Amino acid sequence: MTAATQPEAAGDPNSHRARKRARTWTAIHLAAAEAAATHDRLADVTIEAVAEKAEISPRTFFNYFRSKEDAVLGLRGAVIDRDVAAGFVVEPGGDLVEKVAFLLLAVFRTSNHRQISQQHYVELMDRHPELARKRFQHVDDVEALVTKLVTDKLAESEHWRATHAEHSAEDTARMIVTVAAAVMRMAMRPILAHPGQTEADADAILHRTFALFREVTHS
Amino acid sequence: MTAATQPEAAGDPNSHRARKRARTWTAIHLAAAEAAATHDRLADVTIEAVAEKAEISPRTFFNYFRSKEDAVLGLRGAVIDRDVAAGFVVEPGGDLVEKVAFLLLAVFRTSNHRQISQQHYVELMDRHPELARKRFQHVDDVEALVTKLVTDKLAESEHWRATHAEHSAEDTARMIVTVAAAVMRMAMRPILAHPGQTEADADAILHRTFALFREVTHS
DNA sequence: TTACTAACGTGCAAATTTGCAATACTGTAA
DNA sequence: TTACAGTATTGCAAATTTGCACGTTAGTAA
Repeated sequence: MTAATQPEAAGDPNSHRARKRARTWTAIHLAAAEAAATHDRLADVTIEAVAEKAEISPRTFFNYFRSKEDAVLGLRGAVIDRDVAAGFVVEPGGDLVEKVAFLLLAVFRTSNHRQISQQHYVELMDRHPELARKRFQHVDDVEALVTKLVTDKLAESEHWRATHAEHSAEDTARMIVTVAAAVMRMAMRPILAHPGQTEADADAILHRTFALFREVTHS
Repeated sequence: MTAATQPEAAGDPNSHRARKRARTWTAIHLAAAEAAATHDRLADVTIEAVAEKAEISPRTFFNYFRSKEDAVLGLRGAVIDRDVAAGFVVEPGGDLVEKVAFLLLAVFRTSNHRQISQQHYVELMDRHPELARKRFQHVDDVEALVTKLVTDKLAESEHWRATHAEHSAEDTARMIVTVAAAVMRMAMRPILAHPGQTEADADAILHRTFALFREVTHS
């Protein structure tokens, strides 16, 4: 889980409570991002200062974010969107690994709720390498989620069961997701490097990364 | 780096100094391992207690190990053995990814200097999941090291340069190592699961894991 | 409205982790 | 031996992070 204890996720997203939580979340995130932008070393940005600017107690900071870095980046717990999950199907034809990589990318995108511009965002990661590291770590969390989804989908797929008796659905899913995540992680580098990017650009980069992947593996 | 500030690595490994450091290192490691074995939650094992048993100050603990977990497992900074590095050659024929996976395994092995039995070791990881997590993280450190080696080897390989003009040596190396590490990580699970294992057993598991990998990717 | 429950915010205490500076120790070369 | 340089060990202080317990507030059902 990337997100912190995250006050019970809330039921009704329009309740007074949920809106207040969202406001507090954004306040902390923006306070952290600004502080990160105005200090040379991230170590000089203290939780205490961020909490004060967001008008909460330091203890409460950790109810919203696991760490300073998460707060700066605006990362929250990864969740697979209902539609995205439904759109992922195991069927004959098509590269499953590639499909999963795009699934990962989609989940990764929805787990980032930053309120700052991509430009600003990239500058921050540029200035503070710790941030980039955290962002990569975040992929691990997403991986676990997606592995579960893929395991289920494989298990309920007639087509797959008919053709792959030797390995368990879970082992296969783990392998697919691990490899897909590896490729995704590689693609992230150039994706993040270019500020003004559309999702299509990112997709293109991921496709190109896959070309390298195939070249390396299908030798 | 998995290892801590690790008092300057030492020049002469037979000096009074180096031997004393080794003794201290082992003392801390064993103290931590024993403490981990006798507590239900790793959180109840305090650095203070471990340091006391090893007869050093808590501050010194961190000169030897980055964390409690590293101390329990006996992990130290990954280094590529001279011979292992020399034995790795880029040449026509043979699966480079697979070769790198075994290289990773080799480096991984030499970076673990635990003084407790494999049996005991596995039991500890079984009891404390945090330990297993740390051990996996350690692969990241090894990855960085190996990526550098592979980059250099690719760059100086006539054969490779002749056949792969489109991608830089570094990009290619990164991809190869990332994928190999993914497969290795997968293989680690069953490798660790069976206590009384020879290196040959582990190799066999890695080979079998590769079979699954190929099945998944060469679809 | 009232009363109940779950969620939230907070203070406090303990543990982890790092930087810095002071002190002690080891190996070496004069 | 003595002096010197480089390492090691340590204490101290600050920041991060988590668990626990307490009081407050928001949603809900009677």
